Amino acid sequence: MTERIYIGVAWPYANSHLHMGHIAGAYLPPDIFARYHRVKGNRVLMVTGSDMHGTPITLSAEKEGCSPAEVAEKYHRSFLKSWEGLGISFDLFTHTETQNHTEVAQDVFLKLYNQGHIYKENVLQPWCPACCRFLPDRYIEGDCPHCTYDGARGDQCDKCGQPLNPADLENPRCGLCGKTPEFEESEHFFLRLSAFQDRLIEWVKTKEKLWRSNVYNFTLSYLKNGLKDRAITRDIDWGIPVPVEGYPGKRIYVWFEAVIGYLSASKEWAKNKGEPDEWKKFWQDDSVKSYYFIGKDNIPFHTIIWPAMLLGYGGLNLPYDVPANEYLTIEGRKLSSSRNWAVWLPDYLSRYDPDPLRYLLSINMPETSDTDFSWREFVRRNNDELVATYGNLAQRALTFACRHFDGAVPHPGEFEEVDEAMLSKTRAAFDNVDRLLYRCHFREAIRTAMTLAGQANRYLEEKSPWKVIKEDRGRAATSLYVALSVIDSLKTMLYPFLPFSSQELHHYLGYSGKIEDYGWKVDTLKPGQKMQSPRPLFVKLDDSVVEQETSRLGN
RNA sequence: GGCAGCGUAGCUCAGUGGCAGAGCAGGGGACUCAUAAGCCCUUGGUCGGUGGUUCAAAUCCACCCGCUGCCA
Repeated sequence: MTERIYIGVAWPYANSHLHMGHIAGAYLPPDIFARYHRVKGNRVLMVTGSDMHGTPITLSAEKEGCSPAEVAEKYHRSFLKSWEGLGISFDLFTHTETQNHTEVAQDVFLKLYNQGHIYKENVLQPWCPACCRFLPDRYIEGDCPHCTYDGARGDQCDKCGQPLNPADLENPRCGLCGKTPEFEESEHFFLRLSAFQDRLIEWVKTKEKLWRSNVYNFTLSYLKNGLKDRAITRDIDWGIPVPVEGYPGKRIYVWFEAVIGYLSASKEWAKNKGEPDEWKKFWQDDSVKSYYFIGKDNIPFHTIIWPAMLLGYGGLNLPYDVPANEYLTIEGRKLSSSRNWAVWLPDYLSRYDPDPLRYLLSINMPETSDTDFSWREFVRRNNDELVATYGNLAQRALTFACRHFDGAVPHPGEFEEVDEAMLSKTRAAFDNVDRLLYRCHFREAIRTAMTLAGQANRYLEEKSPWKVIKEDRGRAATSLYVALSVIDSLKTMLYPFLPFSSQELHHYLGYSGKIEDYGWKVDTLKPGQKMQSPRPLFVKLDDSVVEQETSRLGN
């Protein structure tokens, strides 16, 4: 039965390039999931885009002496290149500076406002008389009241890690001009989150069996601690204007507006298709399953705030599952952009192929706990597993068949017990991978496929067609057919993880067209099918890569 | 200080009540279709510590030690 799957993906801040942590945490998993469903013939809509608003972007812009829009566009272009290079297959990757997003965000804001889910209240805000502007929390510096560090900011102290309010700072200074700010009253809009608490708890409890335990437990304890209403506007001029008369200097706060992007991007996708109502099939039909792929830092926005907004808005699907990932560490240490303790994707893609990275991040995915990325492990897994186990399996079987069977899939004779056993292991692995992918157990799924590749190598060793062919061409043909059939299935099972090499292998095996259109099929290799002479699927990496790449870190 | 997670072979990790596992690294061997790849055999562990529950604990409970993250 054909299913409809909506896949929302975390909105990357357009203020730096993408790094491995982003990919392992939020971008590779949904791509694997989307490819899996597409190859199975299901209807998938996977969207997200650059988050162009928010303080980090304004900060970078002022540092680089250009406009926030210029900074955001620069990194947006970088993202698009990265998706293409790594094969992250969004149906739409847009951004939050579109007319469409502004309209949709304002519509959601207004509807919630008109229904009483948003209200107004006065708060004290720091105001710089010299710059003539209200200052966001991060724009205020001062002395930390806890550790006396003199570079603490209005949201937290970077030295001792204490979270702060702007009013807590001693000797507060404007982060832009250094003058002393004043505190003035300002009227802001608040989302009445507290009103949704009971409905959310009830809803979340239905997810106990389905959600990953870290997501479920975190959300439930957050809810049980009590929800506080949150301000959803700011006194800044970069962002989406408040759609209510009389607030020209206010913008909708980024965490409220960005999640609306899930809806606005779906509408944009439908318009681009020329079927402007098509988004409704993914949002208003409650048989659709909506998945949101994010990093663990984003959990409350997707399991509490966005669902509350959707409940308030009405008529739209709530998240079905939110498979949040944990963090990736680099060479055993916490990732840090500012200290350049990170592996940047554009940098990686300029030197290496996409599939080896997709492989490592899949088989070592931080699904249930933090995992570590190291270049030694990258080179080892590439050489020992991709090249030696899987790539070499394909290479030895394909070249042998090409050389001795006239470049075509050999016609098998009668299967012996070992042959049947190999084929039945393949079908079992195929079903297991299917089930695991369906449940978003990516790491176990790819391990299952790789185990099968190992079994296929042992099978070939046992059958030794290169010996047998000297006396019994028929038996050699049978074992080679079986091996090729396993490889054919491996190609499909691994396609969601390794789309580039699977597509190549698809052609070597004699198919034309895209593997995605061919479908999720096992046991369908046709004897006599003309093959292409293969080239190695993966390149072996020299050990010196480890030293070279590790030395780039932290500079 | 509170909450959560982690601690298993030299390394990376799996295993959550039933004889301690995989891959890599180390040692030995047979083969040659394949990217000197693949295959077979093998060395290696008081499962962080102490107590408890149980016929049986790496697994459940309590406390402790160490590391990490989030929050105050």
